[in-house]
Amino acid sequence: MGERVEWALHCCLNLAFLGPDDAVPAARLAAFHELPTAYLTKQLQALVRAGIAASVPGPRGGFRLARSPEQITLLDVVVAIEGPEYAFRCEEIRQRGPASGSSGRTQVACTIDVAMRKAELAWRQALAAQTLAEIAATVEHRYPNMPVRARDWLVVTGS
Amino acid sequence: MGERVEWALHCCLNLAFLGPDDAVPAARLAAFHELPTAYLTKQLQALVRAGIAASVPGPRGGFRLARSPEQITLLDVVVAIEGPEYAFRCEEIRQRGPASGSSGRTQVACTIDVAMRKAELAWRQALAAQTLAEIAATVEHRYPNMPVRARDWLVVTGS
DNA sequence: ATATCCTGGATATCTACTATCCGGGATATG
DNA sequence: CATATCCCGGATAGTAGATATCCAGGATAT
Ligand code: SF4
Ligand code: SF4
Repeated sequence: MGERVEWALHCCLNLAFLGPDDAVPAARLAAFHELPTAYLTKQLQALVRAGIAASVPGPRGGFRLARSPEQITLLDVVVAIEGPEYAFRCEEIRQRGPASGSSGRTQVACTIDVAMRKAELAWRQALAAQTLAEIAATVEHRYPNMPVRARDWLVVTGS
Repeated sequence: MGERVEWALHCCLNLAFLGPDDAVPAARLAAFHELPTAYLTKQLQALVRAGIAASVPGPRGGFRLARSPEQITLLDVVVAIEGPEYAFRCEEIRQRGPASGSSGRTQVACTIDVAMRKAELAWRQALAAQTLAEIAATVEHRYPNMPVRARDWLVVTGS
């Protein structure tokens, strides 16, 4: 799948613990989990392009969630990072070789492709059914002091 | 996902059209869709190791299905080629960084990981619900002459 | 004016997938 | 037995995508 997704999910979750207007610099967000800052920034920018996060430049700037955690699903984050393409992509190998000219109409969607897409739709629906708010609530239930700890460490308390 | 899965599925489907005892050499199976013979052989060997296909050496040998198409699911083929690992693999990045020492017990399964696995289970179940026999029946319904054409081209009629 | 921070592109590295080749073993046929 | 056919497994390149880094430019709060 790609490690970037895990990074993005953790960042979104951490941002969800914060106030809606608290922006966190990418460097601090990366240091929280010892991730490479420059590369994590790319993923954060992808979240911004997808409308999940928002960036604010300048001092006391950084990243924050663009909408409430209740309106952010796991599918949103995964698609923002990995792209909207299906994992199983049909290369239409049936079009090649002796089988090609045999039966005329090869325009119809392939049976194997339909079957694989059906499974991927089930995956997507399961991802879309879970919101960031639900994840945050579960974590807070199991580790009650986790949100406040995250906030204390992430938010710039200077000035 | 990997193009190998598409190749393996097509090979299994073609073998399903044949008689249970008709073995097809890897070279012919590959030529049917203009695939690289040497590399396709690797995937066929993986199917054999998974117990999906069986190989018979010597003249008039080749590959055949190890059990009836009704007992072969799409998940069987996908797992045989891609392995049983989950697409989303947690690297436990929460263990690193300042958050590590904060809350003591990090032995419990992570909330994000559980959520992602729930979605992957839905994917696996959707794959396991579709058998090779159902796929073959659908294809035969839409292209009634496809099975006989495949058989005519694939089966070695020599001697 | 200055320090902070995001933005976008260029670049390098690394991994996994794709692809090929060859020697060895197994089997049917005559 | 001799031979042709075919599978098996390992070794080896080539390639595309993921991972990671760096820098010049632009925006904003103080
Ligand atoms: S049968 Fe399906 S997987 Fe095969 S070439 Fe056609 S669309 Fe692709
Ligand atoms: S919270 Fe989940 S995804 Fe993140 S490190 Fe823990 S198990 Fe992995």
